[in-house]
Amino acid sequence: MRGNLFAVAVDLVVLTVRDAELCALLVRRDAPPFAGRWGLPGGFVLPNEDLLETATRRLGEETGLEFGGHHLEQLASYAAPDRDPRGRVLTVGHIAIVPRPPEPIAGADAAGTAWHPIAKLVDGAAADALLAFDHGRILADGVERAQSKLEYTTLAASFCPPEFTVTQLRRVYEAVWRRTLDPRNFQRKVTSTPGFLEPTDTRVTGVRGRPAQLYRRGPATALHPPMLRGEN
Amino acid sequence: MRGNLFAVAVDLVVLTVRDAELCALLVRRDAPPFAGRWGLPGGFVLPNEDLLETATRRLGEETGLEFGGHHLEQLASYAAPDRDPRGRVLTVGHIAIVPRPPEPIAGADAAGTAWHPIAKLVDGAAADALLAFDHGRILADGVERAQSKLEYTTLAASFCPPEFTVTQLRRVYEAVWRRTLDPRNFQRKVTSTPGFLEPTDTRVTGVRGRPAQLYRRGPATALHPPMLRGEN
DNA sequence: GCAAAAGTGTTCTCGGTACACCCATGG
DNA sequence: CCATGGGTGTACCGAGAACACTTTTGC
Repeated sequence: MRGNLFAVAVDLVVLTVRDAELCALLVRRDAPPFAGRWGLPGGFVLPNEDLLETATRRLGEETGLEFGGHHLEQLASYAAPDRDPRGRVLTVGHIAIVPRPPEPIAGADAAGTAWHPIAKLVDGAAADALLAFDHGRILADGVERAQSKLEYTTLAASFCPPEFTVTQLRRVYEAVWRRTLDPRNFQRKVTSTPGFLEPTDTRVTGVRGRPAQLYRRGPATALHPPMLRGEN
Repeated sequence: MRGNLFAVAVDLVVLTVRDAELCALLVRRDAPPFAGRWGLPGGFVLPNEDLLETATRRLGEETGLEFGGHHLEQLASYAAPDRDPRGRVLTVGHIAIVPRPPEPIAGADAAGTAWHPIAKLVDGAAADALLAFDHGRILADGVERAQSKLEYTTLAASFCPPEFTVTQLRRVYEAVWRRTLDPRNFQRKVTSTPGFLEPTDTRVTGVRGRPAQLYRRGPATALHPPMLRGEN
């Protein structure tokens, strides 16, 4: 059974929406291999950890947001023999969704940590030149997963603070799908799905226009029927 | 970087449809741990293999169907610290779909290899008592993946031989979803989806009733709009 | 009052469901 | 001719798309 052993790591595609753009958290590498390039946050799995425990721990360490409650799920594993020049390393990609965090990432243990709009990382051919290892592919897979999960789950609420308006929720869909949605049909769709949104007794104040109802996320996780992206 | 190393294995959820039932390929273990129980086929990743290569190789060795062309995709990774009493083993689950194979599994390298209806493995509490390691969970995840992929892809055709009738295809959906479908609406749905089915110039002969058109699978992989399972 | 944003009502259309009905073969 | 399964036509209904219109605030 012995003979071919692997180091096992966890990599995180941490997504948020800032200024109507889907962004991923990247860390600048200051040691070889790929020194100077950007990479996904991650780390090795410790002897008594399960994969999700490693991912949870690293997410707290990288974002400074210690408390749990963020959406975190496994994405896929990557183990090409030559993906790491130091030796045989298998990495288990994960996807994490966080509400828009405070600008300087407080408490993060890595200095060179920053949010990057994914548009420039996934569309352009610049991705592979900019990112270390196969992180460009992992990132692309994570974005695709997030896009498709918005269709048939209530995952979008994970991008929002505890209380939010329908418009904030719509901005999440628009940023992740990179398209616009009809505000009126969107409103009906999400408010008429049982368990998606629970109204609070407060409304947004201080903005121009009619004040919007504030909602909390409800208990539902699935969306029946799904909200399809369409062909754009 | 060294210090916590893993053995890395691949496990296969090999699915087929036999006698209107979804079945999985299981191997009887004759060595500890879990000697005497059934387990998923699988094996360790060799030094220069990527995960899909290991899975492809093991699928050929277990089913005796050497030629490729079967649907094979990664499912998820499992790495609980105590999942294997021999030490730290991470396994990458895969799902494989094969047409109904000849009854005795010719060329398979394991003698105790047999098809088991998944109904008894997933529904009953017998699953964890019958299966080795965490293979009950991997199997359940694989079945769930297959069920949901029938909704929005043309994966069902992978369960069929190269040429098949609409009824054969419907039997696949009915076996995997464990429900019945209206034959007439199903017919229209699949024949009107561009690229799903390509008619051949032959028809089925020798059966009672009107002879059915034979189809080959077309180039389409996605199903727009999806065919939803409904709530049953 | 006017601009802006929230939220409702209405119409059209498309796809799913249910089911009546016709077609083509074996016995 | 009749049973059996293949395949088409059609009516109904629910949901999405498009958009007119009302509501409620800031300025």
